[in-house]
Amino acid sequence: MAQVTISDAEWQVMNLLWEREPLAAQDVIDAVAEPNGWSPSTVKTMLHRLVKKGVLTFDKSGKSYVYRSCVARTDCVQNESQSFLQRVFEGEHANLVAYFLRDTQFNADEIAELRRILDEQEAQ
Amino acid sequence: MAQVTISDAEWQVMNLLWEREPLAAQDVIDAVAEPNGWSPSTVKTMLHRLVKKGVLTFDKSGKSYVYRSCVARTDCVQNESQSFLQRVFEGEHANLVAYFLRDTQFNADEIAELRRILDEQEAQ
DNA sequence: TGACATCGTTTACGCGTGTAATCAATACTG
DNA sequence: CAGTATTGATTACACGCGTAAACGATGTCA
Repeated sequence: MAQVTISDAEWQVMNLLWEREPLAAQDVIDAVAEPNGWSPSTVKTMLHRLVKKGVLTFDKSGKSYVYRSCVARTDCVQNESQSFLQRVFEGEHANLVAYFLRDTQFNADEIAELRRILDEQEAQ
Repeated sequence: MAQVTISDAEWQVMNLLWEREPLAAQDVIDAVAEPNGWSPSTVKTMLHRLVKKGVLTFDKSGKSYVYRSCVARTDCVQNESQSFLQRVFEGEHANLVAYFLRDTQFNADEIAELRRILDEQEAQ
């Protein structure tokens, strides 16, 4: 609940962990360093900061650590989304959704799913 | 096209200007200082930085300046949205839209409008 | 057990940002 | 014309972040 701020680069790391945790530092490095052009040190720094922020914990496993998230992804998504909504769309949900709906070509399944959600909405 | 970065606080100022430009510094101050708890100096600093970034221009009008945006709001919305989409939803449009659809209660008009957009999508 | 490798910790540094005071130029007023 | 007020420019400072090297502790292999 600590309303921490996860930076741009840190989201990369967190997204990975939320999907595949727990992971050793080396696994994280292997997964994110290359594609982002980060040195291993850089990744270590991020892990460290994320622990300090209280977003990650670790268990000692032999010589190395195994990291695990300790905040829910949904909470962070919530924060970030709220902030984005306010900043860019001035709190106008409908505008935001309209924007993204127009922004991409969805496939039939996706459209069906989105319709379904709208139906639910309406049912309220 | 300069792909500038507009900070959180700066968006406040830009949103105002995009809606009501051109505006004198004082007008901007009057509009955003109070609600954000910013001192006039703070707002001036932001205007200055925005000019430096090439997002704003100004015309001299007597003793004071009149500011005007010189990048399209849509471009900035585009950048910011893209970055948010990647960071938080890892590029998954459908997930993003689904999230925001579930996040709020839309009214009947909004739902109708969103349905309409979906229909258009499908028509492609 | 000693040397080497491994892995986490500390330190570093420049830049952007939030926040704002102070300085300087210019215009208005008496 | 001089003093005052207004308004923009300059300077300031701490903190977060991207980026990474250096350091230290610990475990492993010979």
